[in-house]
Amino acid sequence: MARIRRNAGRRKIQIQKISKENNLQVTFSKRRTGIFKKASELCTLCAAQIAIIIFSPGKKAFSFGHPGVNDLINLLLHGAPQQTTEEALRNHFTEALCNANLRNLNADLTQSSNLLDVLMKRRAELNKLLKPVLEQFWWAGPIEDMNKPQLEFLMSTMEELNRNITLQADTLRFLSSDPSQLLAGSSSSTFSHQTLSQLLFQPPVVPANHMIDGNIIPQPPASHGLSRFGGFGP
Amino acid sequence: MARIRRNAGRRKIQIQKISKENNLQVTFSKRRTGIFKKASELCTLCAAQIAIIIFSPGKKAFSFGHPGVNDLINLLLHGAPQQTTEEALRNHFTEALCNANLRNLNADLTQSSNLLDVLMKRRAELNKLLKPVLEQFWWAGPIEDMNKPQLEFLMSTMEELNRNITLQADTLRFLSSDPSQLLAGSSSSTFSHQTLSQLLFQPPVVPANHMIDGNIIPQPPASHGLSRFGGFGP
DNA sequence: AACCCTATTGTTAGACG
DNA sequence: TCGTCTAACAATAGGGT
Repeated sequence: MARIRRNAGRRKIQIQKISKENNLQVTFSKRRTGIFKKASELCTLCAAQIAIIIFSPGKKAFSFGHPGVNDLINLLLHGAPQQTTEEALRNHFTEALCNANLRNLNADLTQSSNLLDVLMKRRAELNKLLKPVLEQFWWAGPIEDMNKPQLEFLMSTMEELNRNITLQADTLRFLSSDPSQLLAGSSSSTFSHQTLSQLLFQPPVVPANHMIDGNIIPQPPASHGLSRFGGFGP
Repeated sequence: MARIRRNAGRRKIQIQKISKENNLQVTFSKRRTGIFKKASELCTLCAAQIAIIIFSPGKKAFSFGHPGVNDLINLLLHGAPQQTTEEALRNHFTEALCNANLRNLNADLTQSSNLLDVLMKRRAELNKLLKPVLEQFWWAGPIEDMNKPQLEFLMSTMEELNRNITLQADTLRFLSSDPSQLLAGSSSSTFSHQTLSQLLFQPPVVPANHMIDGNIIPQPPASHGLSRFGGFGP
């Protein structure tokens, strides 16, 4: 099975707009992934907070948020960190979550064909997942007290949350004509731009002090990691 | 002068929070620069639009915007590109400007000790620079008709504009007590958070259709490239 | 603190499936 | 459109200046 490979390997390119459309798309995807990975590493290595928004030439948006674009904008506007105990706890979460490998979220999302259907199913699954997790772990104590399986379970749940948020954003972009079915359980019923912004940049699935299965749930951590709002091209 | 060097060279590190504070700062600075360079390359290679905000652990902010964070947020909120002829022209500018080497802006800024003094001087210089440029080139025709020296002159002017904007932002953060001296020539005289946001994310030096040296100036291109809002550490 | 230096690790362009 | 492969290119950790 001697596979003789005579690939030329990587070749130097000039930093100019890539002419071949196909090649451009491949490079865009690869380098976008690379930047997000670098950002994730910088988050972990230096405890930095990073928000990235990338628009493809086809005006499709990709974002990287840690610990959430909204928090960063607030920080920029108000300057002060004003960390409450609650926020410190949330930062603990996001720091731990930053280590998770989030690069496969886009691939997972791409496979979802019926967005609304998937969204509703995931909402139900997520509510079931979140309830015991939040009740058992959220206010139980510092993260350091968790053992490895607990932490891994929490991390996967948070990835699910993030995926769900992204699906909501995706769905909103495609189904703005009938938003009522997307907001079941949410306190908001209008669709101003402000509302859309909140849905894009905050975790709308579990609003602060809102009801899930009849129980009051404390505020979840901010969304983080990779989010995909759309695909490449027009 | 045979210098025998036995450096160990790069060594593998784990993606965990760096414990040594000094090492963390160096790595933060290096990798932040690396991310901004990657973003700049992606802008040029694929005609992408990228906004990045990075907060150091000391809550100091660094941003990369192309063609401007505000435009990106608007695009996210409204979805449609809605390119007017004017905006298309502006995009031509930003695309050309993306090729400029912007990585030295932070270093240049660091050397400015008296921010307010530098700001006022640069304002005066910039107004002199902008007037002939805008009158001669801005509405004269497409960018392609410019020759190389003209384009280079325009690019350096735009870098000056961007530098000036950043200085305004820096100064505002330090001198919020007496904002009047910073807003000479601006139509705004109050300092709500909204105003601060506009100053941070829009080019406030030359407001649209505002007066410069007695002449009405058309809307300038959006800010772009690297902006530095503060240094590392608390 | 900001740059050099260099061995080494990490990223990716092009080809292929 | 995606993942994989590979050689070449690029970023960078640790050290020095």
